[in-house]
Amino acid sequence: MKLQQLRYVWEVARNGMNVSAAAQSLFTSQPGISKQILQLEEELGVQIFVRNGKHLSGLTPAGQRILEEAGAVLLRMDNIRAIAREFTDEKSGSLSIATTHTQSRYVLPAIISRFVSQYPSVSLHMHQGTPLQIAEMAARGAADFAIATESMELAGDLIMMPCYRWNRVLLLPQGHALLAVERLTHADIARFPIVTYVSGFTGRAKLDDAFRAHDLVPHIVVTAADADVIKTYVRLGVGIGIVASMAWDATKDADLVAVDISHLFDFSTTRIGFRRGAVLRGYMLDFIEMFAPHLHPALIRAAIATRSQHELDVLFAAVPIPILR
Amino acid sequence: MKLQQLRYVWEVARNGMNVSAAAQSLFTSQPGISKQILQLEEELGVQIFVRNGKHLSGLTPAGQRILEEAGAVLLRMDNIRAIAREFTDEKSGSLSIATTHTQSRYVLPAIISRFVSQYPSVSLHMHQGTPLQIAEMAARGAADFAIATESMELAGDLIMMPCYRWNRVLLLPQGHALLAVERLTHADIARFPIVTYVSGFTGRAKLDDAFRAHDLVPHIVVTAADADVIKTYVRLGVGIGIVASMAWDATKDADLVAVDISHLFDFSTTRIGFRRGAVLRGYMLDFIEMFAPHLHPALIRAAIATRSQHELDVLFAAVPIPILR
DNA sequence: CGAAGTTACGGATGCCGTAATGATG
DNA sequence: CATCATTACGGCATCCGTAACTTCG
Repeated sequence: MKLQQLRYVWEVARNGMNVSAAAQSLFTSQPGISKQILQLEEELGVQIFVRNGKHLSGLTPAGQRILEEAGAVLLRMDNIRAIAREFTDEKSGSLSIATTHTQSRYVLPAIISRFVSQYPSVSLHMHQGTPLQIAEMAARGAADFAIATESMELAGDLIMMPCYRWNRVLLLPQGHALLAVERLTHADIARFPIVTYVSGFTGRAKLDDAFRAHDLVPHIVVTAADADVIKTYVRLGVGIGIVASMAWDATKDADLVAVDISHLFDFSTTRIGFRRGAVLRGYMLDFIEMFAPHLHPALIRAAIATRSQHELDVLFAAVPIPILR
Repeated sequence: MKLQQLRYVWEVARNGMNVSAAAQSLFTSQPGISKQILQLEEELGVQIFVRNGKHLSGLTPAGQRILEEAGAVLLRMDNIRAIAREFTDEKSGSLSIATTHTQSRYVLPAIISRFVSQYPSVSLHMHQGTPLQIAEMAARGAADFAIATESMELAGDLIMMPCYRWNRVLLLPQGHALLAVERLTHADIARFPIVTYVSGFTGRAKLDDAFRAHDLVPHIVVTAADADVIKTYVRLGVGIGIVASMAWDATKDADLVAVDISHLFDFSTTRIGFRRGAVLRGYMLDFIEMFAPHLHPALIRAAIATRSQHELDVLFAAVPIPILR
């Protein structure tokens, strides 16, 4: 049983049981993978993949369990490498962050610039994606961190830690009728066409919840995955915008008026997460602390020590989470 | 980075940083190990072992952390093999039990005989040792199970499950003066020379505690690791014996009188334990259930799912533990 | 000087990539 | 017929064991 074989099995499974695709993503030949997998199956005396003639179509029950263990092995191997680098080049390495547009455009730039000046030898990789893609990248180790607001619950083997809470602003063109209203209500807003996030992004769920709770059906005319697109349509006069407060820039967006509407919606919490069991480099701890100063290393270690989602919740129930803006 | 290298590092560390000993225990040459370890250290760019000239004298901090991860990798590799065998030969494999004299002599024979008749193709290995040795064997994977009564707390990465509770009997020669006493007290017993277990074995601690709680200093004249030796000295008239109740056999020990003294001492709990994270074969679950019928597979799975000693304690707080005899 | 670890070297295993073959839909 | 997995085969790395060397107590 060799490590390569486990890596091959893992990668084939990751690529939907496609050996050719796995070969490409590992920069090796397809027969090589095929052979090693056959060899492993022979050594173990067990089929890992279900074969339809010559096509791999799924995992056997044994294969599923073996795959889990193989994943654990590969994670540990990465950990060994990370530990070694930590003791040689404590200031260099790579940091790969998977996140959404909102974070990478509005929140992270300030943090990243501090980070790169402190760790010039760390090569940084930012991956943008949907919250689901983000969680998945972190879970399989393709990214060190996932940063997002929504749908992180599904990721059972991620440790997600709350970073900050935020709410929404209403974006209005200059002179809009709603500017005359003293204290906005859900009903006021629902009277106008709305431009906001697509569902699954940037706290969209809580927005829908609030209207539903007031028996209102908002008229949402345009949805986008990012605030830049939303602003564009607001500027075109298509509707009024609802975006995360951190997406409004007082100088760059001076042609629009932002009205705080945090009294109308529940606060959303943005979280940072990493794979349970993964070793965090020193600069990774530092990055987290730059991003969320209340997450000091001792607290992160406590979070790592938790063994279930429940314990994690209990731990952070006692920690006050800052509000952004 | 190769698996062999991790295995070599692990085995060298296990053998007190002795490469030659590790080579012997792995049935390979010493230069081979030396070279692979050097190679691994070079690849990682980190010293794993501290060297005094040409002698290995300890682990570097990096080495300690790498060793932990290496242990996890090796465990997972074993798990993969176990899973594979489970799906091919569900009835064959090996079962290695580390336990104390008391268990292997008095309690296990009945269980083992049922087990071997049900699983004739499972090769059974019994290792006898002190409770400490036993825990250590299970913790490093040299034994599948540890079964013992004492000092299992130190083994943080073992899952220990309570099997049964038991107490002590007083072994007296025929016609001994104490036979006339209606309901024995600690003081009655402390008046005579005592033959019992050495400390660290078979609930000896609770015995000492009980006397201490009554401000008595028992006169212990002979201590032994097993009841057979204790009985021998009782027969010689050296003193009165205190042994676990399951160590008294009504027919074989008919020349001695056993008096129940469970009202004088706290019950001790015998536990079975295995390495956290290890995969249990089907026959292993069966073995546990034969030994402790209340530990049915669902409960064992629940125990495996716990992630801390505390959770484990909570789980079993709700389970009634049978009393033996 | 003995025990223990590292370096040197030759033989054999086995991994990988290219090319050809066999299945599948 | 196109895609995909397996078989065949040759070059090359590398792993292992024996032997010689070095270093420490």
